[in-house]
Amino acid sequence: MGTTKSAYFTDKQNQLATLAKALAHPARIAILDYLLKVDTCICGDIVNELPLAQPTISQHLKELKNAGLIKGNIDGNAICYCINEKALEVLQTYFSNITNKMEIKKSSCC
Amino acid sequence: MGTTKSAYFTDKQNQLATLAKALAHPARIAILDYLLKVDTCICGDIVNELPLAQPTISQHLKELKNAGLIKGNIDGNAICYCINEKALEVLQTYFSNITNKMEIKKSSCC
DNA sequence: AAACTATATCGTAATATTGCAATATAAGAA
DNA sequence: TTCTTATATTGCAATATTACGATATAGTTT
Repeated sequence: MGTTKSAYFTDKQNQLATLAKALAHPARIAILDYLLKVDTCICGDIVNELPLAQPTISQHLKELKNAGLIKGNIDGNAICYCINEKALEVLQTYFSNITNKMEIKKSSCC
Repeated sequence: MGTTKSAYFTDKQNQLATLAKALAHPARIAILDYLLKVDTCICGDIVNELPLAQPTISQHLKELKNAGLIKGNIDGNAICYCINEKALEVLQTYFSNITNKMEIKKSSCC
């Protein structure tokens, strides 16, 4: 008990849930927002951008990276993070498909 | 400790994180998928569609409803659930904006 | 009314997440 | 080499999530 029963669902459903889970925290949304705002990869100052302790941010970055939402390259002393387009395209496609379908059927009740 | 520090982030960041959290479980993705597949609102047979116990599904439906992703109307004995387009448009817009921005800047490193 | 059906709530065990102090690692600068 | 800077890891306390049996609620049928 307590564990998500991933085996009961499709790969696609698990993939989307994993990506959503990685975004299910405002600090991780804020990290994505920041990576988008600055116009290049960020080597260093993410910790100064957020009101959380360094180990906490490191942990959030790890989760984003594990989910494939960001990539990190070592650059000497620092680490250079940037957004992984491919993961975001998966999400964009999923939600576009849904809103398209909704548009077509024009909700028949509720 | 242990609690998300929502007050440190913007309303928009918290809103997106809340929506993402509601989708951060394959059962809830499966529920959305099912509501999309059948071409109308569903009054009744969600429990039979998923390999989880009835109280568990009821709980997942509640979370989707609290997040505003689905709407539920009482229909006699049953409850009629359907997708709330507005919440999904918020997500669709967010991810479309991101992929558009990524397209324009064409990642300068990583 | 009594039986049945559909859904929600309660209570609880197992597990996961969040946040951070302390500490470790590793590269660059002095 | 020693100092500094940047990031990761460990360990732990607080809290949240997941799953479900038991039970409650409420409408429908007989």
